[in-house]
Amino acid sequence: MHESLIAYIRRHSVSPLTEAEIEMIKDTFIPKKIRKRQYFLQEGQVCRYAAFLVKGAMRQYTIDDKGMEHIVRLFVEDWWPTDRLSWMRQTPSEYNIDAWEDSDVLLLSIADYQNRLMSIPAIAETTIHNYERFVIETQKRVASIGLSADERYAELAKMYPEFLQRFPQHIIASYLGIAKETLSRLRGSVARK
Amino acid sequence: MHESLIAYIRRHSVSPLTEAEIEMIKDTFIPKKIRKRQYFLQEGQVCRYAAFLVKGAMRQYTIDDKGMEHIVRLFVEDWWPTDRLSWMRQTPSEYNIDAWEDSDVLLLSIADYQNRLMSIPAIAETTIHNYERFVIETQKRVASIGLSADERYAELAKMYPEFLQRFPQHIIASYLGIAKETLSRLRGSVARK
DNA sequence: CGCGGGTTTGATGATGCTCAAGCCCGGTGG
DNA sequence: CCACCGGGCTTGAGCATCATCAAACCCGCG
Repeated sequence: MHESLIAYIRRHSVSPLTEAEIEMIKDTFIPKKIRKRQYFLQEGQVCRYAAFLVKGAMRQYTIDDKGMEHIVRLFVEDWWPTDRLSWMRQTPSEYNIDAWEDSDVLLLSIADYQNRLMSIPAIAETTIHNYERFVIETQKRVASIGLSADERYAELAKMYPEFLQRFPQHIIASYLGIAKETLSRLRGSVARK
Repeated sequence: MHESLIAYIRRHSVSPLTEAEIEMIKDTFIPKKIRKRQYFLQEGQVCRYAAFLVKGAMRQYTIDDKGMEHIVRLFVEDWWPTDRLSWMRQTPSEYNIDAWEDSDVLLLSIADYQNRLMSIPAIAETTIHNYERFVIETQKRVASIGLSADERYAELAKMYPEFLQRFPQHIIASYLGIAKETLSRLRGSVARK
């Protein structure tokens, strides 16, 4: 379970991990299973833990006054399903996060991060990498505002093709901010070429 | 010139600044004037400096194949007009940043940040605050994808009313991802109530 | 077999874009 | 002092895109 986290850290840092550090990491991250449709975080709650997604697929979204879900982010293996703001400040979140597939995650509290892990060089480097990844993702997303439906779909297919495999179309549509019927037609016309 | 930066740091940190630290900060940030319409960063360039905006107004945008500008972010006093990714990694940027009003900025290279400032507690805390602010801004923005034009405008008017004062409507429209005529009509109908 | 979740297809209409014209206002130069 | 210009804002008409609503279909599963 922790192996894939260790591998992830190794991939995204240059400082080597000592045995003691690996033990520390294994002791600190708490394994947990989240079943399909089960909440990891609900609007109004504080995001007590950052999660590393070992296996599964999850989604972050808001619900509007008409009860419609608006997907904000999607997560598969090696992503961090977390409301970063709520986690860092321990303030109530505006978002819901739940599992779309049965998922295995590793949990990390902000206190444990700061007191036990932050000082490990490889962890600090990985944190920076996570931050950069978040910036890339959201900047791209913001830049896509004002593009047409098909352009946004093409963007997503290029950047995160794995999402198209793992999530049903109505979720992808919500992520893109278009109606599921529009996405269906759009895919039809793309396939026709 | 540096006073407003010092004040900004004080406002967003808890650790006090020593005299020596203040001197260090003043020595490190390089003042620069940027005239209206002048580029601070162009697509393809590396963002060598992070900028603290002391006075003025700036914008970050992409240009599509039809030559249209798509505003990604806007900046006024106390914001940091910077392509964070390009700055952190020293890789070519995909964005343009230029001044919309004549502006005064304070420049900071990543090397100076890491070697001279990062270890100052108040600076480290301010960095975290900047990061949180960025997360708030972009998450809100992403969540607004899929809202209608008037809802997006209302969001912006609530979150950053100062932008509406400082930038002309066609820029606000581009920021929102709608046509300037649509924004004009929308404002008309809002005012009518 | 029937059910539920997901996808497709079609018809209709709203939303918002494009193009074009006119207006307002401040600045510049004759 | 006035004419003109440019940038920004408004307004209108026509049209494209996309949302909505509704029905049918598909398929895995109890």
